[in-house]
Amino acid sequence: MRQRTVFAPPMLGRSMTPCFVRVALDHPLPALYDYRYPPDAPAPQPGMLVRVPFGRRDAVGLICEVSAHSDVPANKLRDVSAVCVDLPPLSTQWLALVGFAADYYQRGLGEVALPALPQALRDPARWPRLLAPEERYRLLPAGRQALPDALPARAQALRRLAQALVDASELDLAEARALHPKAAVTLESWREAGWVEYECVAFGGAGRSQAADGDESRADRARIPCNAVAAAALPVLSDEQAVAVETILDAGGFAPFLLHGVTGSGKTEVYLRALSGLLEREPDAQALVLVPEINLTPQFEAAFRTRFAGVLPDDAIVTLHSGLAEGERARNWLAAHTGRARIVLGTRLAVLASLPRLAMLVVDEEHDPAYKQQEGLRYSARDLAVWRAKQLGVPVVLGSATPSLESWWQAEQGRYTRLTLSRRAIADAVLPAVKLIDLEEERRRGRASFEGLSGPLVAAMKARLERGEQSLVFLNRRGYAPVLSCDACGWVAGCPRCSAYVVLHKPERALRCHHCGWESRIPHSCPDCGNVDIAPMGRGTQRIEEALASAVPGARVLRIDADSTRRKGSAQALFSDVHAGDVDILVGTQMIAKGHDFQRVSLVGVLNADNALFSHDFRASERLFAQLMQVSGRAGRAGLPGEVIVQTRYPRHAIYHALARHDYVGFANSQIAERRDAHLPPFVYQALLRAEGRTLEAALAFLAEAAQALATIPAAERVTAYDAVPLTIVKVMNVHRAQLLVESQSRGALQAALRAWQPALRALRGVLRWNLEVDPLDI
DNA sequence: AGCACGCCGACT
DNA sequence: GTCGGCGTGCTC
Repeated sequence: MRQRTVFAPPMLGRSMTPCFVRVALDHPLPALYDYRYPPDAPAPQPGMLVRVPFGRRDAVGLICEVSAHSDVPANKLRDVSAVCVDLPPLSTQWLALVGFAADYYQRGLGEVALPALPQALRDPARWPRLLAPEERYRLLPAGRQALPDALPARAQALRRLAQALVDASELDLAEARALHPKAAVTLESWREAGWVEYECVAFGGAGRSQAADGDESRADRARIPCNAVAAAALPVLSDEQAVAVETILDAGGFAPFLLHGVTGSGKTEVYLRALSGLLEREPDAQALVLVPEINLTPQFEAAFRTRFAGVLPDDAIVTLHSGLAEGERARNWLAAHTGRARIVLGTRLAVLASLPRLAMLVVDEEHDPAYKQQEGLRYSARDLAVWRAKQLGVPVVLGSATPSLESWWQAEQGRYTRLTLSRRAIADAVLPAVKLIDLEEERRRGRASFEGLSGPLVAAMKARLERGEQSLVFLNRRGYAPVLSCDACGWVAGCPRCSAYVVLHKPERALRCHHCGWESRIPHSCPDCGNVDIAPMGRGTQRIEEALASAVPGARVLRIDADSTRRKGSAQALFSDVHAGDVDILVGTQMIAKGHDFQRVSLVGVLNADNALFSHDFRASERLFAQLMQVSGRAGRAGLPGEVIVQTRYPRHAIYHALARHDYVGFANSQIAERRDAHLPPFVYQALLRAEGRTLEAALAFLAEAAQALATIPAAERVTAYDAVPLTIVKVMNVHRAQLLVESQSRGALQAALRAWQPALRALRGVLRWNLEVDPLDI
């Protein structure tokens, strides 16, 4: 029965207990706002959405508290104008999660909570249609699932799937039963969940178009094969994988795990087994699986759907990421919120999803900087995932071949349990041999090189081409050349709006600023002196793509970077060309380094990685090492012997030595020692105040005032503020940027100081935009 | 953040 | 005489 969503203003002349709600609004001020709650509306509850008048407009708010009193003067109070009753209220646990995030990252509660909801919930006009009638019914009896209406289509699909599984293995039914002793248990949970009938329809077999409800013996007989075949087809776990799965499943309460596994060691299989073990034990449980970027969701989704095909209904696995159309995102969010979605797979924004029965979290590639949101609320999805696990008292698995030093240090201290996968999962697959090419020596000895591709690398690619194997060339710089300059007068093409050079893009015949998107035609001569000998300097992926065509004749070269995948879905299409074997050499940026399991890649070439060695950013070497390990891991995954060739001017640098020995542990421990000596994270906690002004002076002056204000705050005693400095790219879009670093040995002291600082910052005069980032990654 | 109000320059 | 520039102030 559809309930009324919008109700009339409160009836006058009736005396009832007054009722007030404190509401969070998407608004930068940290305060909650009080409203009168109409007495004839459904009972108010924290976690309900309401429509309220706010200033001259209407806004959607989230009820955070319900009270019989309000301190706001009666003449200021206004009435709640509508309540969303179709949506089950957000749980107090979810409210606590966004409350924590708002507190920790120094934002208003509403600024965190409301943007975390899908657009459909933030539009009162759409409230009455949020959930289909059967969905509402599904919610009523303590989470027990009602049967979906659309049985026939689903039944057909399941039937085809089951038949395919049985055909493929030619398993006898009795044999199947013997193979899978757990079938009876699984059947029990299926029956409880109310799925017995359509499983019967699905597995009724030839000659029986439909099994009757409650025909248990037939359901029994019919169901076992699918499960058994699925079980028989599972990969065999290595000892290390088995220990990891068992340890995760044996954990009680809050249990953070650092799953440290070399590339190709089968971390995904550990996730899958842990999740299936969890779902077997707790049929109602939900799990959240985070991946660092959208590109990785399709392959994960496919793996999860295949694995859980006979165990979970199709719609029990959903994805949540910014690439989804708004409607689908709302549907998937609601599936998570109602409990129908059992496995939610998503990027960082999914960490704020409402998951009422969340029982396990997985963060794949936990070291990836993409987990840190870089605008608005600058949260770390990995850190919030750990917080959620702690709040709920459930396990969280952080997986990586190169854990962040923060997580590694937690494991070293025994706060996280370390699980190690030291060997590749496929028989015979060993870690690739790493060869360092000394570019200086190549040059000194006058050895041939081709447009930045050294002789040995070209030779190795030619050998792969002859053997029908694939090569991958990694260069973390897109475009054709990073600089266009004039030999005669020294002119360099720069962005008129940013303090940065513009990048030459040859296919687009344009100069493009990678910071603001400004574009112009490529000049034919130097705008300063008229010289026509202006030349591109340095190399990007486009130039390497061009060079490869002539350096390795006959090779089919494909480039994958942000430019070649700009159109929606094109990344997926390009990657499938690689998997299909239609490509001999793949060249690209870090996009090609992540996650993809290229079966026929046996060579990885790394160009021009040296820049990061001399960065002023103390995290640069950690990031470089992770990237190199990750891209190296693309080689030789399926049993082909893999080789990695790194071109460098500094072959004796410790980072390359560690890479050549695949020695993450040695690298991490030396970095940890350096960080400890230098008082850097994870041994100190940091926050950055950034200011943007029309001039650099204005930005710096604001930060100086801010620092002064901080110095007068008693709570800031144990906090150090450094001098304000301009950002490396000081001007972007004609805005000048500077930042002020504050840090403390104590997370609590830093938090207290930041909280006390906020009002002073808000009170500072000036037409300046500023923001505060807690636990910044880029300094 | 919106969205007002408010007090100073070039125009139908 | 107005249209509109964006400074500053408030939103239960």
